[in-house]
Amino acid sequence: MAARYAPHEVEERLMRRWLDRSSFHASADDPRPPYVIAIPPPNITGSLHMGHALNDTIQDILIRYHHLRGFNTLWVVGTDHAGIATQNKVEGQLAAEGLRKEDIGREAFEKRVWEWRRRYGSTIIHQLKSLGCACDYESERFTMDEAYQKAVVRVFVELYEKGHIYRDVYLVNWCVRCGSAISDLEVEHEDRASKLYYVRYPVAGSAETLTVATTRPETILGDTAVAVNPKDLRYGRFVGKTAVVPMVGREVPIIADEHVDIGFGTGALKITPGHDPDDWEIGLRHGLPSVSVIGPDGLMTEEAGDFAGLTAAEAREAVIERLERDGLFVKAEDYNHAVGTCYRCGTTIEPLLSLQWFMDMKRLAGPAIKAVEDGRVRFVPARWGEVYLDWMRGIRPWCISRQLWWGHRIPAYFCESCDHVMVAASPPPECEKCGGPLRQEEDVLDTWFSSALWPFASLGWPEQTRELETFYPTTVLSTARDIIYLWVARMIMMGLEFTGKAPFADVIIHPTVLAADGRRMSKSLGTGVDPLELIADYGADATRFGLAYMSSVQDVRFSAERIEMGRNFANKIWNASRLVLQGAHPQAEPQVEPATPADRWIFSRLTAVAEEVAGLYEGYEFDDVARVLYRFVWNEVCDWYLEVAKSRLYSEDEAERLQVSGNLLVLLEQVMILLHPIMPFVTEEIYGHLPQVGAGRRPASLFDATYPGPRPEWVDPEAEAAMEVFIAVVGGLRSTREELGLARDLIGRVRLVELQPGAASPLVALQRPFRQLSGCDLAGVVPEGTEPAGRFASVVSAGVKALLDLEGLVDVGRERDRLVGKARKAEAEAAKARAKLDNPGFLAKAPEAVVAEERSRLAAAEAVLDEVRLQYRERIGGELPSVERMRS
RNA sequence: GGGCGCAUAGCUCAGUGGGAGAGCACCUGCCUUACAAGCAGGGGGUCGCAGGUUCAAAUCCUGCUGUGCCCA
Repeated sequence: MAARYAPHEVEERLMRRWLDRSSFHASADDPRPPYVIAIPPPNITGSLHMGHALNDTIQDILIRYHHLRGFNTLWVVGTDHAGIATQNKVEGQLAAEGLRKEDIGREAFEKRVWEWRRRYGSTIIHQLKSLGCACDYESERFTMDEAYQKAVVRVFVELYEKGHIYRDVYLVNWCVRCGSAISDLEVEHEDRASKLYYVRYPVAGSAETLTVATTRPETILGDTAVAVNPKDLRYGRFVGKTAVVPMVGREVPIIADEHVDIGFGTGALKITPGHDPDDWEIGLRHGLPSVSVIGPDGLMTEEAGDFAGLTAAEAREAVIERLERDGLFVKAEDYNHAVGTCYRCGTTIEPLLSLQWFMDMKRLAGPAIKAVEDGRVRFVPARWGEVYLDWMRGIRPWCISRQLWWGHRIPAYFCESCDHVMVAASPPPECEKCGGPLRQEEDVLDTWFSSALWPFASLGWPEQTRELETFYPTTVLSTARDIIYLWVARMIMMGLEFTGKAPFADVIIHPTVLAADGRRMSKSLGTGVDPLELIADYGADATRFGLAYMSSVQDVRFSAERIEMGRNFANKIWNASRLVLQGAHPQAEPQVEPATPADRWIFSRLTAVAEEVAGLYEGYEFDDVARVLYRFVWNEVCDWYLEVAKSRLYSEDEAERLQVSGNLLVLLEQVMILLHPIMPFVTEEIYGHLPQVGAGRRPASLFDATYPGPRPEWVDPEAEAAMEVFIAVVGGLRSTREELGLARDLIGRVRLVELQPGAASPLVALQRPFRQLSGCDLAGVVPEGTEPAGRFASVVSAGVKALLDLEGLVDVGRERDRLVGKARKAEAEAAKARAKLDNPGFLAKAPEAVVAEERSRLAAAEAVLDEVRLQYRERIGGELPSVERMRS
């Protein structure tokens, strides 16, 4: 074994072995209780980014932990077909060949997409392997699989028949570049610097004008009303009259509507139901007509008269120019406002009237709201449940049709002769009304429509498969917060509607890993960090450990130091195992045979830690899992147990070597199990070196090991207390030696004073390690009151005082500094405690235990002070300077 | 405009009513046969500001400032 852990060769080899052995494949016939996670299916055009890395680390930790706990674990893996994104990729390929998709036709285009999918579509799934993810790769699913398509069609037809899906003309978010409608959730709003234009509208039959303010003067051409607030006294007299729309001369009503913000602009609003969502609502309330002056191609329509054929941006310039000429333009002010953009391509969204398929979410939302309210579905952290509920309670219809060629084609058929619409799972031969020929709807469904079925469709629904029976509903969903509406909410609705069960019990919303600037990682700003590079630089275990350590409930800035910490930890684990594996007696039996307080202590701590960590998993507190294990392994196992064990491990006495070796082999195995969910590779590799594994007395893979259960016989509070004394005394002696500047190779002499009978016995039992770790010989134990005379430095711990003989070793100046420093600390401590104890309110109201603690604190500090004063008098001469004098 | 978070050591973060912690960075000394990706010792914080509740506040409440995100 090399002195440094080298992750890369190990990771590749072990992942290959796990896959070769089908370690991660779950059987529906396994009788153990199921534990199931459906991965949020990544987009086939994507590659692993930091959000995935964190989310997949969390899921893998849960899967591996529960596998160790004896569950039949299944991690369903796969991808979604990402309609727009994938279509964009292939259109890009075509463009490179000088072609448009229309040139090759729909069928050929679909073929090209499938070809693309075969070549690139599983990139991200392969990347999961480099992170160590224990997914069931043998059952990889894709939202365009044949079986999955059937599920989608089935759902569509059923929802249509129930009246939840309908077709209507509505104002939708139109992306001109994608040439498709998108849903409200796919629109991102960004603040942009713009102008607010003030324009005069003549009032018909009078010399007066009304001035309105607008950010989009080009839509004036589509105005069908002017609105004011009914409470606005300035304009009351105009309501009921008509205004003349500039340029087009259309006479439109002046209406009163509560929605109008009196403080915005002039308080008078132009109403363009065909191009603004708020105006659309107002238009519905007042029965206004809608005029579309911008078309799906982003160009002005015939309705725009002189401006037809211009782009919207060109039209804006031209309109302003024209208004100025007509004397109707008042002014333009700087103004910032939010502009909707397409979340896939960033193009400004054009609200357009369009005939689309919609899903009415209200009725589906009811049960999904209830499921969260009554706790059948639990969000972690809980506040995300409120976010979910807020959105669900105000849910709006979902535009589910997309004008794309890649996706689930809507199973609706239009009669060419009578316009009858039929929706059916398989194409009907002819119109059921008139027998005329049918034409299938060209549009496809929003990708998220199919993703919403993932937890059950990925298990074979609507077929009642063994998998569905065994593994549904799933256990946990882990995801990012920006997916709550797009996906989590819709999955809960669909799951309840089609299976009668919520698709999962717990929803973990993990934190966002932010860039160093405290904002979201951004490709365009170049602030992203590539997890694959981290894995290359530090190893997968280090990356996972770092991410787990960062994954608290709050967002966290990425810091490479965390990953480095993971790398150092992996190396520490590696080297601790080298000590054990190289130092263990070849004939040692892996069994716990406590011979010293240290042995009893470490196994007592091991059970406590195993239990504590199990509790932390219950609450999904992965950062604390990482923290607790790190501290246990590094600061207890390595710093103390292994150091103490060395004296026996390197002993001449074979029985001692056998005894401690047996303990070490068990301890190492158990520690590997505890660490495995977070750091699967290094632990699996070390596990493979254990003699008990080599001998075939354990499962061949650590993945199949058993998490440590309760071991009451190992629980030993006395041994824990004893080691605390050992650690405190050895630590105190080390500090003292440094403070006094004692040479490293100088062996000190320590006498122990027992303040309680028997308190020194652990130190005596561990006198060889005591000597090695403190650099001091134990030179006897005496009862309290029989302290020897002489120059000593004292270290006090529970029940024991250690006296380090200073005779002839130390100069007076150093000793004085040390005593003064010690006194200062003790004095501050005593003062703090005294202040509390002098407070009558504290004595009267604080719990007894707290008061008692404070009293003993004061007593301990005063004891130290007394001793320091005495030593000062004896060795330095005179009285210890008072605290005030010490400060100077 | 509405809502949700966050503010603790130089940096990144734990800590949610009883004496301020970790990793990194820093200082001192060590290549001590598991590990220099390490070992031993050490310094460093009026816990954003101002009020309030309490015997006791980093922790609970109110306001303010700064900052990030979501919704409209």
